[in-house]
Amino acid sequence: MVPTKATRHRGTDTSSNPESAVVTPALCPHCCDPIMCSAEVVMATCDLSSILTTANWAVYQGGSPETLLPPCATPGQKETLQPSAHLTCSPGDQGHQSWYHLAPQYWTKQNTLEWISHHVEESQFDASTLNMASCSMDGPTLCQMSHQALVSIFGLLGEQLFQNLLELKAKYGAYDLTMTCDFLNNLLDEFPEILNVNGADGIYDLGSVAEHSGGASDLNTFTLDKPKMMGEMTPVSDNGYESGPTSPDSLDFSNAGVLLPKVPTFSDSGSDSEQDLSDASCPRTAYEPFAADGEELKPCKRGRGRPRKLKQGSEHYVHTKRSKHAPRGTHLWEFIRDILIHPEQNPGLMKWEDRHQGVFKFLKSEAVAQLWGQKKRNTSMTYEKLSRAMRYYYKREILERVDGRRLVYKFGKNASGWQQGASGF
DNA sequence: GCTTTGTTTCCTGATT
DNA sequence: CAATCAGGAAACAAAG
Repeated sequence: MVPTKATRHRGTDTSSNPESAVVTPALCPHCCDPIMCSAEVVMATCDLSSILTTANWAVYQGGSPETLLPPCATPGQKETLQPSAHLTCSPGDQGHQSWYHLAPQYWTKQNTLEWISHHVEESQFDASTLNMASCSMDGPTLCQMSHQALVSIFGLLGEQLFQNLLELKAKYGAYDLTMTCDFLNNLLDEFPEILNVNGADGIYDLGSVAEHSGGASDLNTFTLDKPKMMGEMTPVSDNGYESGPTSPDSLDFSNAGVLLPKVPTFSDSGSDSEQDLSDASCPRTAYEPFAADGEELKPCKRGRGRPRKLKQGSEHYVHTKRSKHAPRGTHLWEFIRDILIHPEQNPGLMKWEDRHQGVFKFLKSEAVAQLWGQKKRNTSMTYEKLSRAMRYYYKREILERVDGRRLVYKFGKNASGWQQGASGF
């Protein structure tokens, strides 16, 4: 007699992993500084791993800055935690970009922290000696710092930071300026009328921007009214702008904080073709389950597996370079973990069943799936799909099965950072 | 350009 | 009966 799947696969309730490291966060001597913003206080009171966790959490806010703020951030602080609103053509510019994908001039505070953390780890520097309040600066501020200033703040690490900063400035400086000018030229070619906007409402002056050649760092001053720009460029579908600054990834409008109202949906964000893509690439459509000529609408059974994405040239092809996949380092299990260790961010979505054992439960499974989909800019994410991805973690021992309990999972030995104390929470 | 990785999508069938 | 679980299959895109 062949055992059922349930009997074959259930009953693996192993104990939690004892080898998981527990890191005690080093308190910052400035943690009680009343002047610091609350978000900075959080960062300042944690060690660098905590900073990374906090920074990673900020990444998850991509789609919904209103609902996923850091624990203590007020709406007015949002822009300090989000990617810059500046018009750039920085290489690989996306919604949240790692510091190494952006010119330092465009770094957010988060990028700066990630950069510092990278160097701390690389050089095995003792982070507990750092004044974390001083780490909280955005790219433009960082770029203005002298060698002496960096050394005075970071000590020996400051030397390394300064050298790397010089390299990064050199690497991105000319490129950014060229790219930005190219973009503006293309933009003006496509939308000559946009120049008429200049002066009409006083929002921006592309003419003068195009003529501006004061160096890459000066481009930081070209803060545009992004929703307007997006609105202007929304009709563009085929000219390549989608991978440029009009992309919701390159100009993450939803992350622009107080500068603009929230862009509530993916579909209204111009070239964000995710919504369109999900429609156009909808398997039901792509597979044409019904007769195209309408003579006899017979349902057609869909093949197994994921439908093949339509290639360029197909009438259903939607131009996009956008990936639905998370960048490496932002995995589903980490997303889940961070919901659990930041319950105040999304109360009621998930809960610990057994914190010590790493057992947790989905309270609002579809809501979590939607949140995950929001992060991945995938509006069609469901708990069913999410749970499939979760089940793949069993094999990799990132998760362990919990028998007979619906919506309950357990972190496995290859999951890290969920243990109490490991992330400073 | 190929391979690997981490999903995403859809499916069938079983269980709760 | 609906929701969920389990896992096969195929596709996709970033990264190596």
